[in-house]
Amino acid sequence: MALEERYDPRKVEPKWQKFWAEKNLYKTEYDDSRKKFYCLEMFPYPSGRIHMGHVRNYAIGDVIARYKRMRGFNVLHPMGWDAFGLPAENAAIKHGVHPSKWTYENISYMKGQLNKLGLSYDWDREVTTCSPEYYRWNQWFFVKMLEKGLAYRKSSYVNWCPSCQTVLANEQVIDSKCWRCDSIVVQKELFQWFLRITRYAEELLTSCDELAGWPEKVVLMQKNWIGKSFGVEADFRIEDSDENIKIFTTRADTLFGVSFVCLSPPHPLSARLVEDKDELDKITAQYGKADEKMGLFTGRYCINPVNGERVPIYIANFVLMEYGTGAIMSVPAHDQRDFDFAVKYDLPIKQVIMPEEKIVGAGLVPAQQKPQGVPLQAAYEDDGILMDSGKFSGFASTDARETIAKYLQDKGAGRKVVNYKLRDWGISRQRYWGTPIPVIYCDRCGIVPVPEKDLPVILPEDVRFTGKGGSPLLESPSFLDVTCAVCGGKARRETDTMDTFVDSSWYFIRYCFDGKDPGLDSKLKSKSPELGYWMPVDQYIGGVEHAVLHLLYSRFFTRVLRDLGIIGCSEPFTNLLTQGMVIKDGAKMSKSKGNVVDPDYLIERYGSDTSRLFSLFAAPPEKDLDWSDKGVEGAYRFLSRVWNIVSKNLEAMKRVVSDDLSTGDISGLTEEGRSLLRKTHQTVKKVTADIEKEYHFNTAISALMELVNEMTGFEPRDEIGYKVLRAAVEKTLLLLSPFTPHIAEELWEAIGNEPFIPDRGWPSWDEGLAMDEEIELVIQVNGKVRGKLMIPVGLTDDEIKKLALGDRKMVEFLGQGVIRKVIVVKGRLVNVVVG
RNA sequence: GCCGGUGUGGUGGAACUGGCAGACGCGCCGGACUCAAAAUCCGGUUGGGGCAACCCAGUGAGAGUUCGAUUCUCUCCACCGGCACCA
Repeated sequence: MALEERYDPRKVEPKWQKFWAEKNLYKTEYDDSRKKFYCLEMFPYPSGRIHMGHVRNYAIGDVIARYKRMRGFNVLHPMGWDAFGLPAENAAIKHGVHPSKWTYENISYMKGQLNKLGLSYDWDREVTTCSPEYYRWNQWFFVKMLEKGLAYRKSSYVNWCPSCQTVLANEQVIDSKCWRCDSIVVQKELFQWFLRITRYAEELLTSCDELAGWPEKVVLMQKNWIGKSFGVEADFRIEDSDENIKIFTTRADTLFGVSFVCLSPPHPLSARLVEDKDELDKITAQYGKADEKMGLFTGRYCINPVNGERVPIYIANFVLMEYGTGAIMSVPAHDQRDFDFAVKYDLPIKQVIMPEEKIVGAGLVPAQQKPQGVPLQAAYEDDGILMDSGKFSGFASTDARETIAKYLQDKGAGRKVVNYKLRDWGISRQRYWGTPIPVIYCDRCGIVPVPEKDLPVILPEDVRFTGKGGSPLLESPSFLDVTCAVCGGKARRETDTMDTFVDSSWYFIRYCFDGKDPGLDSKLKSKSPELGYWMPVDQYIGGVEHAVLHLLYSRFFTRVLRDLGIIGCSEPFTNLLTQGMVIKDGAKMSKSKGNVVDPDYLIERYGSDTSRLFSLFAAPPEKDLDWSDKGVEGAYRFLSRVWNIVSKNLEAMKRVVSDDLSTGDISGLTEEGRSLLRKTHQTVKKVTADIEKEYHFNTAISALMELVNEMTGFEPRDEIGYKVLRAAVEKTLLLLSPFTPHIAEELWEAIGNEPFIPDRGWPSWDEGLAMDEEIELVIQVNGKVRGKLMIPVGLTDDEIKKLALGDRKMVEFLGQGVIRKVIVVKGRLVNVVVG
């Protein structure tokens, strides 16, 4: 086969893409006699076109998938579309295109882009979350969760994005702003569907420790998000009443310093205790606003259970209803927030903890001899020694927390409790383009789940997108009016749709089935061999922005499906790689910054092999990648050099085979030949190690560049010389193939091999051939390099020592003093300590 | 504020378990080819000193441990990320 003289990816790449697609070479079959490897990249939202972040993400995943395949694994490497979401609906409002049309057109275009990148997906498993075949399972899981009490409806204050006209989950509010559109989020009271993720809070937290293959940073973020804290629930009896205010505190040791109690505005007692409803409304309007602390005195008092003190009850805008009991005790001396509040409303500040240093410095000071007359300038929030705390004075904070908790418990006025920051996951969205929540409301029967036989509840097509007046589903009678599944009477359908994070919480499970499998229906409802085989995902790759959101929801969903008896594992992702952002000119690529690089342009100009190679070479995957147009040219230059070596030596190489080189007979080789052969084996070893060790592709590629540099300078003079060259070229192409599959395939074929490299297996190296014949010994005197010496490998420490001390240059240095010590590091250096 | 991370040439980044700092790429400088340029190829490239062999300094700053520290410990500085009335 002839080879073009110049490397032209525009001719090479389409040829191989066509070859792979026509033979469906990346199709994966379930085969439990083989070792499996499930390699998954986060699927994209079909926004219209892919961006460089996708190129990087998918290039990383493709290298891993191809590498594992060459290592003999049965690799599952699927792709799909996170296809529900607001942009489609906004496009409908703005341009009058139906969200479905807009979405499917985008998918079609983006699929073409992914294929142009030469990614090794099994498209038969493609998942599109907006198709009824997919979202019917969201609905089925929802109904199951309803049965198990894991889905429920309640009225609560929720995060409302005025621009998106919908609620947001806590995880979707970033800095008080909407994660999608950056609008300021407000609090609004609404009836909402929730998934009881808190039921799994403890398990999600403790099994964090099993996530050994995740970046520690992400595990830590999950732990912090779940936010477990130990504390005490204490009862403050309301004066002239039988009722108690239950407060939650982690600082039972400060109970004697309580000077007031605060209720959250939505707390049920707030409305009962406050007489002036206008004032209560005012403070309720300020609920959740971070800027200023505001309070309202109820005129009522309650009794501190530890000392019987009478303390005023306030309503305070900063007290959260959703955490703890919705009521707090306020200790201004030891909590800065309470301190600020006390100063503002002129409430007493009573110090009950003193810093430990005072006591250490002056011996044990009785609590009565407290420091006098120095008012606190700020709250003292650290632990210390209790003072003015009755019989607990003199206790250390840590001990006092235990002892006081026990005291309250014995009195029946409190108990030890555990609290989590994690809240239940609100999934209702007041938008059209999402999974309909499969529930109907009947005047007689109340909330009725849609029976399984009526699933899926399909999104109606006959809707209008005006952008006003809430969800278009509210205006669709064909959707809205139903008969009750229980009594047959008139009923109304739920018009809220599900958060799209529901879709992505289990898509990795759906991939485990061949898209055309007719038995799918029963397989998703009970334990199937496919799920047992493929799950969990061995390697998951995506952006760190989902550290809590998607990754936490997926961990939750996997457990729910486990408890439904569908899946055997609890953790969905064994190993997680969070890739860095793509940066250009010091900022994340974005339209507004005008620093975007268009993948289409890049592929057209340099080819996808070059695009992939650069994004893998410029930085290790977990770090941010600094885009450089010059760097891309460098990658292209490198591939051209590989091409040129092959095209220059094509005919001579085709006449030889390289097989017998590894048997050890290298006596006929020149010095250069031996060197190249050694470098070849060293490179196979190095590239393998770099991929295995945390997927450091950048150093793997640099090793390949070194090998190619040596090949460029090598001039074979005889048959055995060409054998060496051919061996070097073949190994290079095999090693290169996960990174740049098209050019590898083209050159592989050109030198006379059968195409489809992935089936050839990963190359091996010969430890003997990889070994250096001699090494450079570094000679140090007192830790400074003073000389270098070439020595043969395999010498003993004593021999090395003798050689080093006998070196001509050493003699001068050693004249200066007495040798105190000689340290020999095998194969590296000798350090002579002279004093 | 709390938690976590990072800091290495002009630049992106290398450096196994504490053992030659700066691999590889980019840029720059010099050379070859060319009427010339582009492309390509070859050589050089941490800073300072020296004709040179070499010498000195050097991984954000300062200390410490060690024969030896980019790597381990402590303090500080700068930047980045997460959380933030979570009681």
